[in-house]
Order: sequence, then structure tokens, then C-alpha cells
Amino acid sequence: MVMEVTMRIGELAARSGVSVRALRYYEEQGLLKAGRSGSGQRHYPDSALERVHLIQMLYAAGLSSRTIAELLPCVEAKASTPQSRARLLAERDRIDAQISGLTRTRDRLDAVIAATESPAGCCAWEADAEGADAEAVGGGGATRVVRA
Amino acid sequence: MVMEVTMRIGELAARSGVSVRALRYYEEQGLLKAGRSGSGQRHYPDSALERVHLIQMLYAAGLSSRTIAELLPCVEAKASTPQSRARLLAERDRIDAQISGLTRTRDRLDAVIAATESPAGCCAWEADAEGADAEAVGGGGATRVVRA
DNA sequence: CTGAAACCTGACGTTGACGTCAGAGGCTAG
DNA sequence: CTAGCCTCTGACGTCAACGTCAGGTTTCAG
Repeated sequence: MVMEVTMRIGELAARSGVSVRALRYYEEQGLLKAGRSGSGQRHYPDSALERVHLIQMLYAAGLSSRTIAELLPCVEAKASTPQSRARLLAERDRIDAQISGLTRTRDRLDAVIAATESPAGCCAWEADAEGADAEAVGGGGATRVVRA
Repeated sequence: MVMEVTMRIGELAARSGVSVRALRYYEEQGLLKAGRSGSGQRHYPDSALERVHLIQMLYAAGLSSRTIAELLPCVEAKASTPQSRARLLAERDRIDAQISGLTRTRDRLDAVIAATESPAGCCAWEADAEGADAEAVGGGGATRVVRA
């Protein structure tokens, strides 16, 4: 039976997809606490995995480590002072505004794409061939890999 | 009658809300071109205002200056090579994924807020937002939205 | 027991989008 | 003409979230 109660930093890194360095950094910033074995090695419970994912979510939402450190206790426990609740609301509204802005940006790009997709006239080729064929490797199906 | 055909950098900064330094930086990165007076001072047409706003939108969407420089010609003119169109689509999808992630993060914060809003023991009014926090343990976490 | 792999603590390097300062010149009201 | 503000070109500073390297210790398979 798998009694994996704790794991070391390498395994947490592998399972969470973030680097070992990043995990140490999170601890340094007070975002992630780790138990230590006698020799000083970090040990994490399985719940740390979820916590790391939460941290990543908040980072992706544009929060700074300081802000995350202030909000994490509210998210994990239900401990909430009036200030922390105000903070939560403020960040939620900020994210909301961010979503609105991104939606507008996306719609604008969609409009551009739609315009270029159905050229009502002819294809406007720019005569500016400066470095044009430099990276024309893939030709058609250049599938861009985006960072998740 | 207002014959304000051009403006100097200070006015563009004031009207667009970005700093003078940022405008010079945009030019340096090839995002914004400026006419020069005989003595070397930058002059911008009114259309520059809109362009700066567009640049800001794309920056806010997480694009780098290099990416913006590559996409701006497609957005302003309709000139689009197959590569640039692929680029546009890729960035659109990236923004879409970003919106999805932010939405999940916001919903999570909403759940937390709802939980802290109703203090334990007090049942003055029932917050029936239970459907929200059901997806707590998500394992994989990052779900890609591919709606191409 | 032993050697490779994983881990530890510093500490410096990187990158992007600017901020900031210095020194020199331009433009305009009075 | 002069004062005062605006603008110019470098060039260095900043900040966050790590990357990377160095030098040493721990763990574990064989």
C-alpha cells in the first residue's frame, strides 16, 4: 500500500510542474511551509500539491507574492478580518476588470482575424521583404506552443 | 477651430496616460513611429493616441514588445501573411486560455468570499452559492480551451 | 561501502518595461 | 533677451520571479 504521506522537494516539483527553485522561493516568500527532516531536507504533505496549484493560479492572475502571502491564510482557513475580506473583494474585482479587458482585446483580435480571413479584395502583400524568409521554416502549420 | 494636427510627446503622454519614457521606449521597440521636427523633437498625429491605447491593450494581455511589434502591422493594416495570421490565432487562443484561467481563479475567490461572508453559527440569511466550490480538487488543474 | 543522484545554503545573473538622473539644447511668454 | 518649461540622447537603476552556478551534505541502490 502506498503510504506516501510526505514527499521531498524534487517530487513536489515534478508533480506540480514548477521548478525546485520556485518552491524554495515560495517558502522564502512565506507562501509555502515545509517540514524539515533531521538533516534539513524539506518534506511536504500531499496537500502541498494543491497549495502550489493555488499559488500558481494567483500568480497567473497577476498577484504579487506579497499579496498572495496576505490572502492565502484567508483562502485556506476561514480566518478573515475585515481588512482581509476587503482585500479579497478588491482582488476579485481587479481580476474581474482584467477579464473584461482581456475579453475586449480578444474580441478586437477576433475582428482583425475575421477581416484577414475573408479578404474582400485582393491579398495585400507587403513589398517589405526584410528578413521575410528568415524563419519561414514550417511554412503552413506552425503550431505555437503556449506556456500554461 | 482646433487645428491640432500634431502634438509633442508630453501631450501624447498626458492624453494617453502613459509616461514620456514609455512612449520613447515604444518607439525604440518599433511599436510607435514619430515624425521629427527640424530640431529633432517628436511629433505625433492624433491617430497615435489610438495606437498607444492598442499597444497598452496588448501589453495588458501579456504580449511582449517583440510580439506586439510583429502583430501591429496586421492589426492596423489588413496585411497578413500566413505566418502572421497563425500568430494572431495563437495569441488569440492564448488570451482565451488566460481568460478561462482568470475566470476559474475569480470563481474560487468568490467561493472563499462567500464562505467568509457568512460567519459560522449565524444564520441570518442563507447564501445558496454551494454549487460553486464543488470542483475543489482538480488534479491536473490547467485545462486548455481550444476553440479554434 | 560507495558512487551517483538528490538536496542544502548562499549568492550572483537574467529579463522586460520602464524610472530616474545628467547634461545639453529648443520654444515661448513677458 | 531671458526665464522657465519642454524635449533630446545616453546611461544606469529597479523590481519580481525565478535561473544558474558553486561548494558541501544526505540518501539510496547495488
